[in-house]
Amino acid sequence: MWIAELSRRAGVPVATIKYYLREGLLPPGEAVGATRSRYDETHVRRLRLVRALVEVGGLSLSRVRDVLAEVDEESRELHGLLGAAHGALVPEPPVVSAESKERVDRLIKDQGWLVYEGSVDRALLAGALDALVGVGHRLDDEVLQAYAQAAQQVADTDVAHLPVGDRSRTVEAVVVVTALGGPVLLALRRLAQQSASARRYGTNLPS
Amino acid sequence: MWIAELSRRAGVPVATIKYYLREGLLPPGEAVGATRSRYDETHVRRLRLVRALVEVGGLSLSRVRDVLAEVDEESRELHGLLGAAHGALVPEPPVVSAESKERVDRLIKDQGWLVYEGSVDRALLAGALDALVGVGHRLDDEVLQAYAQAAQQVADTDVAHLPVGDRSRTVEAVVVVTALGGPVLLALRRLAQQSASARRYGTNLPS
DNA sequence: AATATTGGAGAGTGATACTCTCCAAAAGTC
DNA sequence: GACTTTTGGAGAGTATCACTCTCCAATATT
Repeated sequence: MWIAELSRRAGVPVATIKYYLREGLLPPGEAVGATRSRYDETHVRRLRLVRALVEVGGLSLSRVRDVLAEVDEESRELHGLLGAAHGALVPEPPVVSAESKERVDRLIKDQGWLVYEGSVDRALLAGALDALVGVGHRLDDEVLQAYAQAAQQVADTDVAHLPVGDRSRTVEAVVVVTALGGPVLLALRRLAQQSASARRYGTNLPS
Repeated sequence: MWIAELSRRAGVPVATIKYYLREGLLPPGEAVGATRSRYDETHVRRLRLVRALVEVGGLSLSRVRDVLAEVDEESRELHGLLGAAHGALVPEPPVVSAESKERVDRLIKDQGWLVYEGSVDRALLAGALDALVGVGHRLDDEVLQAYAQAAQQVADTDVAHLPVGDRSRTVEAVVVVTALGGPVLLALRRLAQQSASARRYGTNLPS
């Protein structure tokens, strides 16, 4: 298919596709003469993935580029794949307090989790806990543990449903489920909060 | 305290404080003469809240402005407060498919949740589910229900630990816990995913 | 022959979030 | 009381991001 059809199929303007090609977010089509290239289904898929990561997952284009590089990396084994994909998905870790760092280490130990010592998520979690303390709303251990247990249930389900076999399918699934499953989980949490609040304090329904 | 001390206490440059004052993200200090205003602890708190919502919560300044308006709204009762705070926190809802909309409605019904029909989170959730389908990774019902149950555990804990009494403290807590608790939950989920993957496919630890 | 589309590259745009410069008034310092 | 510093206020400038537009010559299509 030509670029115009790719544009229609993926719902992305031609100018934007050209921009993504320039930025290396979409591999070039098969060149057919000097001013013509042919695109295929993989381009449609890739384009939809980029748009979903940006619009729903809230990733920046440079984060998306890192993530795609991870998806396209052929030589990665299942072992360590998830950490690498996460590394591409998340932002730079902040500087954190020793207290929060220890609290995170203790939580991971208490939960019996097997986590690489240098995982950026340790720092990201500690940074978020620091921010909570900074605004005077420290999460107490009881709450934090409830979060950890809920997180583990979700994560176990995620990992259990990961497709195995085709390596690149697996990385893509990791990326998609982590990046787009996040908004799903947070929306569900807000809905459940509204419900819990309605039960406790009134119907919450418009009069 | 003068603006310089406020800047030191909150860790925000004077130029940025002036910008926030102009943009209405920070209430003006008490004017003392034509070129002098006095600031207090409430300004330090507010500034830290703004920075935390932006840096950790990932909110835009205009979203932060809406959230603060909600925090400062005196005339809101506990009933409906949470929905209003959520409305200020989340982005514009997308256009969604009928399938996903029905799926969300069914899930809410099955969970026995009490949610206002017009909650933006219904549309946001449906939009995220549509995005998953669009990239070929539909979440099956089993997974979605596991997410919903985990979300409910977290939400119940959240609501149970909300401070009651001072109304404005309560809204602030809703905002802080929702906006900053999100990153906490997502970081925990990634850590738990890493752990689950390590157990299943290898140690995931560096050799 | 006339019209339309393409790849490629560069320039332009609009939003966001600051950051810098300037000013005159006031406050603190010696 | 002269001098330096700080302040509030407003405007202009800057950096980044994610496009979007314009132009071109080479092809395709009609």
